[in-house]
Amino acid sequence: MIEIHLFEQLVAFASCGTLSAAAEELHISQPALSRSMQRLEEELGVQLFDRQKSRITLNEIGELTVRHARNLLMQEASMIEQIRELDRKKRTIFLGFCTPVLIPDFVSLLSGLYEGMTISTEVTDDIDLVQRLRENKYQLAILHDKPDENEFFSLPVESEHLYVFLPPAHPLADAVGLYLKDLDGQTFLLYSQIGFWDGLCRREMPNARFLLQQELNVLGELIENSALPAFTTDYVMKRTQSRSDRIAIPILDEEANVTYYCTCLKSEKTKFRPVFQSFSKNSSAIRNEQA
Amino acid sequence: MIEIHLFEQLVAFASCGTLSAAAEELHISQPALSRSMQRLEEELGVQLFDRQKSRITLNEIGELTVRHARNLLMQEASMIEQIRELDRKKRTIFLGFCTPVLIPDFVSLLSGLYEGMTISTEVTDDIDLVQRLRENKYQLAILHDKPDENEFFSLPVESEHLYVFLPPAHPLADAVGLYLKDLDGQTFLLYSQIGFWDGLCRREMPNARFLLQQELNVLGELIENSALPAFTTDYVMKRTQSRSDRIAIPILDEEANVTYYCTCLKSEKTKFRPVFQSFSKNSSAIRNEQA
DNA sequence: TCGGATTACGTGCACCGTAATGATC
DNA sequence: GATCATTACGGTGCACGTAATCCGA
Repeated sequence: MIEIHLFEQLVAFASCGTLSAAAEELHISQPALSRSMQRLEEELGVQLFDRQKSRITLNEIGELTVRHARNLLMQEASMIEQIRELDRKKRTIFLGFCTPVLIPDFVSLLSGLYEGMTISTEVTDDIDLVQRLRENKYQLAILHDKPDENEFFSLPVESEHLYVFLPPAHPLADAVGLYLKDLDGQTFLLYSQIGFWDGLCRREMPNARFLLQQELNVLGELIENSALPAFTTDYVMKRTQSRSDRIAIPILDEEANVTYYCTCLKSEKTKFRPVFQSFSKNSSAIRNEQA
Repeated sequence: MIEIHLFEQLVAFASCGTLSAAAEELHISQPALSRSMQRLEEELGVQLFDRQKSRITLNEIGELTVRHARNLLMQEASMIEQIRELDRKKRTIFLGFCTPVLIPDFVSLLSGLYEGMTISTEVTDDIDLVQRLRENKYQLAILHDKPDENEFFSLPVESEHLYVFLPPAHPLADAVGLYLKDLDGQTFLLYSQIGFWDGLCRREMPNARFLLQQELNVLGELIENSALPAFTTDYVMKRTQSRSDRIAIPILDEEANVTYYCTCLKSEKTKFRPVFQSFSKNSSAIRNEQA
């Protein structure tokens, strides 16, 4: 076996043309490189260079060896890359969400349960989520529904209800409950990453205008400093303290009630038992549904 | 870059199952191997092993790494093999002969002219010889004829004449010359590697029997110790002293006269100039033909 | 108690860099 | 004189082996 650094040095020489230049590139002394090349020839048992007194050049076999060496070095680099990549994958739990709202809670939950693991999250629609669960690109996904397929294990973990968030001066501010159609035609502040709620709002309020906001804190500022109606949910309100004096009025449409299902491949169920357990402990309603 | 001996040691461990066994196989101490594996993990930045107190085993990534490593080691070994093989080829002159008789003289000639080169010889028929010259599997070939193709350079280098080698008591022993057909029906000793002469003999003496001999010295013994007629040539007689009292009678058939042509690709002509020159110096007859 | 892995420790040598030499332009 | 390769030489880091330790069957 010939150590790979000798081939590396050979390739450096081939690229640079002289031992001196290559030695500099390799951050070693010229004599060291000279000896390395002598050793490489010795270990191969083959002449790689034509040596004039003050000049050294690759001969035909040397050129061939350089081509082979370049190939070998690429091979090794790619191999190391693949190994590290697999390792990274093994140390990461990939999560898919149908809504961004749940991400923080899930990340902190999983970080606690699987110490040292990286938690990677993405938001996309249910169809993609199911597909990528199947391909094992996600280990867990948070869906709107239990998927039909038998290959998945699913557990309801959270529910969320939609509210309209009105300033006290708004004409509807004293309503006990509202249907979305009652709000049609108005202009709303809306979080752009709200996910599936977005579709519901546009369907039930075809004449409303939505001022989409990319940044949550910008949205918060606008809610505080404008009279524009906005939307929120019980889940969001429970976890954020609003500094505004707005009034939250529940939406009465049936679709304004959502249950989220944490889902994984059945084959991975045991691996994520701690996750599911943490939810069945916290909610008796969910425990009932599980049974 | 990770040195290849670390991968080699990893593979040895994978084959042996324990560090101790692998260390023995590698002829290093157990602690040395233990440290090497720690270092491999460190350089990869990846855990390869599950470590119990008194037991170490490959984990999933370790197994993957072993597969990759085996592959890399094969790659390197094959690469080194190819380099050495090309080197060997570059240090060898491959010669093809239509007759084995000329081999010793050519080998000694070329050994003298190209010091350090290995001379490799084969005997086959003219068609193969020309084909392999073209493929550069032979650098030189000794043919019966100048090949027609323009891609070759050819020079007549030797001529050979066939004789029948009779014991003094043979009825035809006092002939001045003989045609092969005069000898038909008799039984002959014949050197099995005689090449093209063989075909001539069988064609002109369809009723003769030939006792083929593989070994030249066995043939010599039989010639000395039997009354069976045999064949020889002037070329052979010039170079061997026969201890027998046999009489050599020239064969008068036209095909019993052969001229040999030393042939190479035109592109290689300069490389073999010394060979061709040595023949044009030695033989004025050939010099005439060359002109 | 033995076999296996890791840690501790001292040592040798392999490889490095500096310096000197030789050679070419 | 400048550049480049090789040889000479002295120093050092590092990888090795031995020994000790720990652990489990």
